[in-house]
Amino acid sequence: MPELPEVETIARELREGSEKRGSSVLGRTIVGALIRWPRHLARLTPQAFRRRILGQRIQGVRRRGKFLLCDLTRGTLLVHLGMSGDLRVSLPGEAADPHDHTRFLFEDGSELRFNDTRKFGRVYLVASPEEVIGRLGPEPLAPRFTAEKLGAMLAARRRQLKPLLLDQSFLAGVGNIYADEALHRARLHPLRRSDTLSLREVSRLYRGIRDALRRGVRLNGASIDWVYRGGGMQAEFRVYDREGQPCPRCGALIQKMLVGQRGTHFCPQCQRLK
DNA sequence: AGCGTCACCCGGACGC
DNA sequence: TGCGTCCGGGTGACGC
Repeated sequence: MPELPEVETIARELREGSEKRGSSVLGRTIVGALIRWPRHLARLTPQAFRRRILGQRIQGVRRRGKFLLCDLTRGTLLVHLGMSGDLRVSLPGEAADPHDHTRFLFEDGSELRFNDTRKFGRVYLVASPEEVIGRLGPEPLAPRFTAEKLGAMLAARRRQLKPLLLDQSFLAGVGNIYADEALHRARLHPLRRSDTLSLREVSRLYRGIRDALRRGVRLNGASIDWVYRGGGMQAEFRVYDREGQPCPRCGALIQKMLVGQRGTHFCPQCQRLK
């Protein structure tokens, strides 16, 4: 279930290195690519992909929304982790996992491996990252993203809050978990129409989104991955996956409903629909 | 523009 | 125990 916090964590580890993941990938040159699941590659055949990535050097690692970007000598490699995806740096000679579907080989025998059990992830190799991330909404954690800006964006739409928060062209990086957690923090009902919020409510939503995401980043995400991350956020869910359990704020029992085909968790007491 | 629906996947949970 | 079925995550394509 990688959302913004997880991608941020992985980007940081690939950039700076870590004990668990091995060293940084910065400055390394890709000398080969093993592709075991061609559909992982968006728009390119494995042959074309391999030809274009060979000899390229990784000059930077960034995150934008739920995409992880590797700036190459020419062009950009973008990875979307889907829900079960993970990127790991292997040691020379280290055996590959059955779910390592795409592997990038470095000169020294180590590899950058895209592990994706459920095969929802995608890999893009493009001349300009805008081809992939061009339509994403603003970064909710960026300093320039203000409550005023959010208020204007909400007022310009007439959608239910929950589906709107999940819309990556509205806001980048928020997925199902953090949408529910943000709305609970803001005490707003998931079905509330976006253009009916008061200034005070906009301000609560702004803080709710930012607080939930920041907390996730600090705790290394919400993924249930006991080998690599064991993201601490899962232990702090206030509503997500807590149907029938007490709301930490008021004690009422958390309810679950379907909104746009997505499981949606909320407190019927704190998050009233007027 | 917005909404609903479906397909893509598979590990794990559930029911019988 | 073994089998079948359903679920959930994010996105993109589709039709209305």
